[in-house]
Amino acid sequence: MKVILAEKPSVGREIAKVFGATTKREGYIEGKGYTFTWAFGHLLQLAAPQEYGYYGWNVQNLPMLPPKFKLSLRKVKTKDGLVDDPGAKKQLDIIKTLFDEATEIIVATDAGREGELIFRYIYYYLKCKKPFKRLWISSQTDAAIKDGFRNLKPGTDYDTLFNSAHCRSQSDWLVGMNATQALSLSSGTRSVLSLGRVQTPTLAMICARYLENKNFVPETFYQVAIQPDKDGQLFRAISDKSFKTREEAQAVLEKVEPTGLVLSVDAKPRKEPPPLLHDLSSLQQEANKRKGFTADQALSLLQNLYESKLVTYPRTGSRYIGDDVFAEVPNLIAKFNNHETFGKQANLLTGVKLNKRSVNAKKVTDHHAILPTGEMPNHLTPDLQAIYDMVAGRMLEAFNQDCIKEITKIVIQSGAKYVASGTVIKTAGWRAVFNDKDEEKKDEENPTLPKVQQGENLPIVNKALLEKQTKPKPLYNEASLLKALETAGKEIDDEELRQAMKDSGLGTPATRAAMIETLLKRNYIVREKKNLVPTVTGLAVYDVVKNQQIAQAELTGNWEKRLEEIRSGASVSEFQDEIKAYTSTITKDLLQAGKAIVIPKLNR
DNA sequence: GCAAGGTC
Repeated sequence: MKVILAEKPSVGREIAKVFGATTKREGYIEGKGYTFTWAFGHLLQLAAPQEYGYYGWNVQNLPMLPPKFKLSLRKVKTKDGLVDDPGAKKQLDIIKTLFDEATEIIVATDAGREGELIFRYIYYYLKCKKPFKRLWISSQTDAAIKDGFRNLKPGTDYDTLFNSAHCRSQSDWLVGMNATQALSLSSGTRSVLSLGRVQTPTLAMICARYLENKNFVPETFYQVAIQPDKDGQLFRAISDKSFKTREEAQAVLEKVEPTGLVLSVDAKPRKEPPPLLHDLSSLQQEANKRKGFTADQALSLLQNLYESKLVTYPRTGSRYIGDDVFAEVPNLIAKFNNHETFGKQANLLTGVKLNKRSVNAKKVTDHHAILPTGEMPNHLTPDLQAIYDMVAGRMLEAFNQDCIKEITKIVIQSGAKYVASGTVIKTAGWRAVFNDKDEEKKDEENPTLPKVQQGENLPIVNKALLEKQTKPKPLYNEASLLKALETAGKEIDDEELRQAMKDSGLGTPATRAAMIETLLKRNYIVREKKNLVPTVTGLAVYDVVKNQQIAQAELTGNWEKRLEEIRSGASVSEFQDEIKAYTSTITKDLLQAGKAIVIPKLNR
């Protein structure tokens, strides 16, 4: 009997369905000579320090460098502390029984580093010796699954991928556990001051932005505005220069003449392509902006929709789909033809050529972008409905036509030069789906500008001196933080470039929401309205570690580079030795530095 | 009491 092990039940069931296996058992499905079972993500993890004999939190133990790492069952928190996760235990027992009976194992965990680790940890923990082959697919359509089974790879092809995964896991343990204990112990506060490769750079970003914002000294500057009149239609134009002093601006204001000469009129159409389909992060950002949901809330609502089979797999980092999934999109759109809010747009997309911006098989990683499944929901709670509509609406946007705008710029001479700019949407295209206002800066803009000709003289009916102030970068909120994490704090607005940066981002789509919650739980940050603001504890920790490598996003980038080299065959022990050396150094540093930490009893 | 990774 061959046993197929998937990363999660949904995939196990999907594969079983393709094979036509229908006999449902507890924790697996049988049929056609195969058994289909699954994990629930990581069932096993690196064992806690006490399992290597490092009891309590003790400076004597530091740095903790276990000669050989052990695996232990996933834990859950209860009132009695951490205990084995009963669900994980039960499923692992089922997998053990099936592996014992198996002639061959087919590894169908997600096609990526962590998917490989999920399987190998199980395999080695159970001391299994059965031969295994690897299924490597990036979408779960029938065709992709069948094709994948015709092209099963030898299990050993992925040994180096496992090595890189195992290194990632061990390195995070070594640095995180040791740094956390070192700082907590030396601070003498008896509280947990956690540090880690992902959480500490994230905390640093929040603190740095907060301090930058708080210490920002606004500068006042002045502009002059005029209001020309074109056949009764007034519009506003602003001086093309800004002035440091009121006097300079006042002089310009006084030179405004009774009429203004139109020097140039520049009207050009601009195509605005539809947004890409949602991945988890972009959906969390939108949910935060539109509804004020936290990253954690958005994820759990989405998980609920996924378990109700209403949307595809949510923890994806890809905003693209492959051609196989695209082939199903017209049918999917047609399901919304009679939909109350989306019906009109769905009908408009029927039978027309769809925009293929979100179609690119090469950019589909472990999972494709989030789509509705085509299963129609009824009686969703308002929150679930809101998230569902964001997924369904985004599908209608993503395959829609470009939005065509006309951007007009009028330059007028009246003493000095003045500029009026306006944007008019000529063809709404994808923007018709939600009928949203353009988020781009619109404060200076006129919604519509009258038709004027170059060389025309227009009466100036009003003029004014404007006093303005420069503004600091805003504090992070969950949406802007999630966006910043994807590119490790570097600000990149170009959507395509951002996609390319994802491999060196901080954390993964699946873990970011939990990481923000960790920072809140540690009392490092608090939510103030929508903003994420550091506490005095957070700032004190930041102050101690800000110049350490562990607080730099680049640490992840450096590790990723090394891990990728390991995946292509480079030495494992060399990297491990470096990590151990770094662990010793940072532990020693923090045992000293932590003494300087000052955390008042009364926290903000 | 602690990391980051995955998932129900």
